Amino acid sequence: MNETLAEVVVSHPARQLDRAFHYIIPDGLRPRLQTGMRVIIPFGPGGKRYEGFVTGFSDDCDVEAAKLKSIIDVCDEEPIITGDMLALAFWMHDKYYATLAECLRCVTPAGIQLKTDEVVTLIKHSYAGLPESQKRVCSYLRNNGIENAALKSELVHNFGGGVLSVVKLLRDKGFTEIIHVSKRPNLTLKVRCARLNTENPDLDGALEEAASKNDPRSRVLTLLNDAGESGMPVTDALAILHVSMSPVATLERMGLVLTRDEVILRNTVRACAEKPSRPRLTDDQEQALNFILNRMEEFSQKPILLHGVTGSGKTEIYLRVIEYVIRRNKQAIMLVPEISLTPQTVDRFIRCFGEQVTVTHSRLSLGERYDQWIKARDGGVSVMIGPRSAVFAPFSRLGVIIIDEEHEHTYKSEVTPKYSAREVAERRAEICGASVIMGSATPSVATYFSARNGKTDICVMRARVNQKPPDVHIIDMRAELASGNRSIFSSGLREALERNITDGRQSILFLNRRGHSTFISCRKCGNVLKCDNCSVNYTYHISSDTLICHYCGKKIRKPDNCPACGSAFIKLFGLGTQKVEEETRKLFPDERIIRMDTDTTKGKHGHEDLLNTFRSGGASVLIGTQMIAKGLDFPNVTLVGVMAADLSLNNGDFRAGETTFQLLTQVAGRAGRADLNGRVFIQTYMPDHYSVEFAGAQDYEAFYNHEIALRRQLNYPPFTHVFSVMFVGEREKEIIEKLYKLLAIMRAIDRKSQFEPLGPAPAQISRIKNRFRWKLIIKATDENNLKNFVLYCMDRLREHTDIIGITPHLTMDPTVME
DNA sequence: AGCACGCCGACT
DNA sequence: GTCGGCGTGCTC
Repeated sequence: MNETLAEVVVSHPARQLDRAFHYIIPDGLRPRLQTGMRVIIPFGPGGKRYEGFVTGFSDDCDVEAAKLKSIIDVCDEEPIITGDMLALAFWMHDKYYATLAECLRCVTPAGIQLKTDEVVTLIKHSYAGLPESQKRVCSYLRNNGIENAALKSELVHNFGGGVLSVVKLLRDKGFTEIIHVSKRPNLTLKVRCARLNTENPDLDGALEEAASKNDPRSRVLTLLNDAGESGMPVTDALAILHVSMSPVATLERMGLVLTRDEVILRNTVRACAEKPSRPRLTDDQEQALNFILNRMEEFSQKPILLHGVTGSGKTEIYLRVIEYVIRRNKQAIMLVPEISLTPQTVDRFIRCFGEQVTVTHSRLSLGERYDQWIKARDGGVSVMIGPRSAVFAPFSRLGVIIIDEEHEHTYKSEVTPKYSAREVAERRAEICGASVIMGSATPSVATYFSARNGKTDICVMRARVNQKPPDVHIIDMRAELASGNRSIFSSGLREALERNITDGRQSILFLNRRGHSTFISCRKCGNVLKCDNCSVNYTYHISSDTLICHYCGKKIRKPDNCPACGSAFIKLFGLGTQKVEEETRKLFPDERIIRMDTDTTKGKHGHEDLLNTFRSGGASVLIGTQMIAKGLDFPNVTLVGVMAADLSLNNGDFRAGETTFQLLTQVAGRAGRADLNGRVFIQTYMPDHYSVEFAGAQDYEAFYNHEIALRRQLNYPPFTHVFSVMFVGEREKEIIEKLYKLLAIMRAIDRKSQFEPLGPAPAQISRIKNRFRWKLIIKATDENNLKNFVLYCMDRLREHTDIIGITPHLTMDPTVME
């Protein structure tokens, strides 16, 4: 092929630049340049340098030849994005309305982005006649060392943003010269390594002599002999032998040892020699595994849902599937909701696969994450464990993507591109012929619906390995009030807690506050006011003393009496972990109590420290939010108390029933995982709510049947699609105004009322860091029509008016409340 | 998003 | 005539 032009996507966030630009390939770079490599290109009138991604090649283009610029340099020795991942990025671009540059960034390791700057050099030395502002910059450059130069970023730092126009002026008038520079961040770690100099004829003799001696120099020689040809880092050798640098230096002087700096791929997994004992599979597990492996043999393109109750041994299935994949010389991605909350699961993988597995997560440094990325790309490992971003691990022989706790909201990205790791996994598997396995005890309604419709294969594990189901008590807090108990503890929970403490067992008190919003409820009858249009409860806004529906924006005055029973006990529902801690301490002043929430888990190992203390018996009660509901295993915990199921039942979202059921089922699973019987107390003002009832009975099917009927009746997903258009910005009035404009455009275009725009309404979290968040919700049956409709309306809006200072967030079917 | 161009008014 | 202000339109 004789392609002369490269198609380059400029790494620039502007929507107007969201396409490939053509660049001339200089002869010198031609042999090296491939699709998927990064390049440095000049872009824009000033010739400013940018990083770009080569997405293809072509012979010609529509632009006149004189306008074409040349690529300055290539950044990578081999493509950083393979063909598969490029296809994935383009798919994301289409699916999630993010720019190509953002999507390409997503499939590359974090932190590799080029840093660009400009060197401003003073070339005229008589500048006395210039205006004051220009004179000041010139003097600064003059006094800035012998180069008479400074980086533009340095000038901005010292003079403020206003200096940019001054710099431009000085350049136009020929006082300064500007050179564009770019720098690659250094993510690789180089370490001094030592090895034996095998070419030295004296070496054999020295080794022989060293073998019988125990002085530092001999021990270094013996150790390096064991390390073999590749040698080992000097610091490691010193640490192992407890010797100083001097014997190594002496040996080097003698020519017996060579040292040099070598690139090290950092380890994020601490080695663990002991292999776990592998349990024999139960019948359920055997069947599930056979089902999955059969599907994989058939190269079935359908994802597989592994629906196994808590404690049914899903992790063991994952291990076996990965073993199978590795035997086939393929690779596996293991997605977990959050590494720090699932240390035990991760440990099991590490023990099982040793050096073939690595872990990545956001708490690692950029360099550490980069090294894990390289290991995956170059085949240094076969298994990558990580949170949602690990779905982009650059394996070239991917065999399976496993998604543990499939229903977890953490699989949805909260920043652009707002992708769902589940959807990306399915698409990626489709592109490269891998399988997707999703596991959960409480599958998301969407996934289970897809399984019921045959779009997803399903296998079920009903039996618990070596464990009894917990004994669940649902406590009616209305009755507690009626009998005069105004404490946050029902008498049942208080007594159980007392007994558990006397028996020397541990207890967990759980407060499900996720997405918690303030709501008004009646303590006498449990009634919570709901919006007639949307069937979600109103959120209370204290500043205006009103109730607002966060879907359609409807606003009503707060009633003084409960509309259902007339009681005056209708008031703000509020309960925090601190309050629970206080009350618990009052009841049990002598007990050690640990509270775990975002306030108490700051710091790098915040979670782990607290959890380890609790696990080792350092406290008898653990109080926490959903953080503690995840895959943790505390053998001595026999009591779980859910302080107020209402908190998540009334979070103002149509998925409240789903999240509550999942949460309650998960927490209930925390009790009595070992040989001890577990007891669970769920306190609520809505004991008859189906989510509470079915969670109490640990009956997923019954819950699902109820929930899906409701969704059908109320026209919510999965029967329709809900599109959220959220505008975020500092000027609230303007945001609302523009949303009204968008709404008007939608109504004008949608004459047949196919779509149902609702709002504007404040977002669930209506203000973050002084930026206001309002949204429109649009419902429709056809996903593609809906997407095209919204994107078309957004374009019309941008034509009519500018939305500078407002960041739009477009999301199809958000699973997380926004 | 930058950045240039272009047109305008204010000031030497 | 020169400088700065900000509306408009392009970036291979």
